[in-house]
Amino acid sequence: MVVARLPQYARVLSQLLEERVEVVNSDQLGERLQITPAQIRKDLSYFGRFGKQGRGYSVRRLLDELNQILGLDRSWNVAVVGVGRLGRAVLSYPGFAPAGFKIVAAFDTSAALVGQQVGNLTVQPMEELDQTVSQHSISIAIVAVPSSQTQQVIDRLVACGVKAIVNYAPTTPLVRKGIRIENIDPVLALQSMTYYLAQDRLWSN
Amino acid sequence: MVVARLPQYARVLSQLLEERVEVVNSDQLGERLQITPAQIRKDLSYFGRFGKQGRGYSVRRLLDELNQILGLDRSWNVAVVGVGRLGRAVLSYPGFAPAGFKIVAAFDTSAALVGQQVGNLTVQPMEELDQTVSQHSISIAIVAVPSSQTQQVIDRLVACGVKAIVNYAPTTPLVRKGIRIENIDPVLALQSMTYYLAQDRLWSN
DNA sequence: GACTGTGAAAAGTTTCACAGCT
DNA sequence: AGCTGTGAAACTTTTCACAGTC
Repeated sequence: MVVARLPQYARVLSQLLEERVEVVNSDQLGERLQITPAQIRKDLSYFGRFGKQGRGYSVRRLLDELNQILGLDRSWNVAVVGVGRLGRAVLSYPGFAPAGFKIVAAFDTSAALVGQQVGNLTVQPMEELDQTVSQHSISIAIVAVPSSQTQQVIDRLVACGVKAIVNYAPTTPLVRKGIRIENIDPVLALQSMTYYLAQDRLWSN
Repeated sequence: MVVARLPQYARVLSQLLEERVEVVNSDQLGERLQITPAQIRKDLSYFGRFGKQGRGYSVRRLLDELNQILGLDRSWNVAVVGVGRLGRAVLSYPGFAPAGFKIVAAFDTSAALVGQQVGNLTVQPMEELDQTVSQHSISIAIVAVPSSQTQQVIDRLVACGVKAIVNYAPTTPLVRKGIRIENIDPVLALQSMTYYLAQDRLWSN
């Protein structure tokens, strides 16, 4: 079972809920997400039997179940480290809060930035990391610092007890087992696509 | 063979080249990328025999080969559609140009933004899309428009001959076979991680 | 001696196809 | 009749382990 698909299901179900749709079947979900219905049924059956044969799935019920499975039935405090161009874009991205991710602290190493107000947060020095992480029970951090600093910043975060990290630098940091890390790099995404563009490889999907 | 790993190899090799390292073996590459050496050898062997038994891989040679395989031995013109907060962040991201991705045009539907100068580009109206795409041989676009507009914008791009799209909206657009699309959604990334954080699932890596 | 390249085995993922419930 | 849930089959990806080359 591939975890990355579950949040997609949850997202579509949220949309359906807003559209006042009460019941959905695996064909309809599959069409919206470009995933085969069999795949969807298999994924869901891994966690339980949420559907009704002959009918489909209750949108509300399935969404609740998925939110519970994904740990989205609560809100998560998040710290952002690095308040440069990218960090600011992250801080001002309006998509996190509605999904239950509250950015409660922003850090930077640069003395010039510390103390500055960014949105409704004051940029804190790295020295305050440990304290703030404890205080707000932060287990997720978003790192948007230059590649050269990424590894040390992440080591610092892990030492403070952060368990999951989204890294925006074009580098692959090393973390000990048990720490989740997701690297988001638009250049890598583009470079995978040029593979298909390069030499008549478009037919392959 | 998983294409997404190849750009990672290319990236590390570029770094090694800068570090004046001339030869590298699969163990060393694997350590940097947290990928097993066997995996790396298997991936590379899919395209040819680039290594020397008993020695390893010539950094320069392997990088050249990978760049060729990935279509990175040339530069690509890219259009950005959507010049809101996110689009501006994309336009000002300094990582694209050095990787050979030149952003040569910016579009927006909003009349208020059209004509504005953003960086060294003038925001163009969607009407000019077809012409500009042809003129600059654009086959890659980055889409940063609201979810509600994403599908129609992408349909428009595909109609103009764009073959690869990076989408930043939290939605799954439908594209016909043969069109490459990558969705970048930090919220989905976070939501996959909370799955592991949620109920003592940290042991699983 | 040290490493690659690669068949073969193992593990993981997706699809098929249908029994069985509503 | 219309759908889910699920074993079994098919396919894909990863790991193993070692022959072969430098």
